[in-house]
Amino acid sequence: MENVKEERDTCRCNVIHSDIVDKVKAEMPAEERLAQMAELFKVFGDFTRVKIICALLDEEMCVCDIASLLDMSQSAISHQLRVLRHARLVKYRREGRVVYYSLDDEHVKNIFGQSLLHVSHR
Amino acid sequence: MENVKEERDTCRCNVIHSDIVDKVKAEMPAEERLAQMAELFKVFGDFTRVKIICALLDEEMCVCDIASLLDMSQSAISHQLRVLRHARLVKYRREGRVVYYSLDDEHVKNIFGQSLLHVSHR
DNA sequence: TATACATATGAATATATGTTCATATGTAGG
DNA sequence: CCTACATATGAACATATATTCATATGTATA
Repeated sequence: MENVKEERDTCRCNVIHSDIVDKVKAEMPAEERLAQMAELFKVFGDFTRVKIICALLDEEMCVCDIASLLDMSQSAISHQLRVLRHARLVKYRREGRVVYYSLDDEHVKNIFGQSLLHVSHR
Repeated sequence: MENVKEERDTCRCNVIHSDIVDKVKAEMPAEERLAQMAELFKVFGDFTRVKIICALLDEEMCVCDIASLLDMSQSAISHQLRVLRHARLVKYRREGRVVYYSLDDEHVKNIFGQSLLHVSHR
């Protein structure tokens, strides 16, 4: 039968389909990859950062441009750009006093495209 | 010139490329869409939920299966499944006492595929 | 070198969120 | 009906995180 009693600390259910569990466990990506994916989505999962990324999909922009576009403080934008920088999603170049940011990733466009489709699709 | 002084509450910078800002503003998706995207990514942006979704990419599973797979409490899994339910990312069917969950979305596979590529790619 | 300006950053605060614990709900079987 | 079991849920707690405020850093220019 497929109902096998397993002794685990956390789950004392009797109805465990251990064959399914084992199969899925074998096919799942490595824990580290999954953790990295969660981190990536966490970076995407903020309204301000979504707007910044969408803006940078089209154009390179300086910090002030972005602050103006989103009607937010320079400080708030700068903090968020640091998050995006640390996630290596944006790159920047300095031109005098002005720092220009742009996207540094090939996959972001696809991911955001799919996501836009998703939220538009209902 | 492109340096135009704009009076805004939040940004008092002098170097605003207002042509760029206007262009990007015109091309950006609607605020509501961007907010929905952020919400979607927020749901994806948790290690536990990433693991649940990845598991359900392959197989339909009951709550207990998932708890066993992730070695977490039934309660924790149930709470997270509720989040996924409210985001309409999973559907469920009841069979006696057991509730089986599966993915309820076409785009998730693509988004997760791209993201896995992304994190594997460096 | 003194000032102005664009950006970065540390600390503080407020808010959001994930897990645990206890318990409720719903269903099958004796 | 009473028990067992799978799942759901509310409250509490701990932790993470986004913005603000004040200030530091770095660069150009008078």
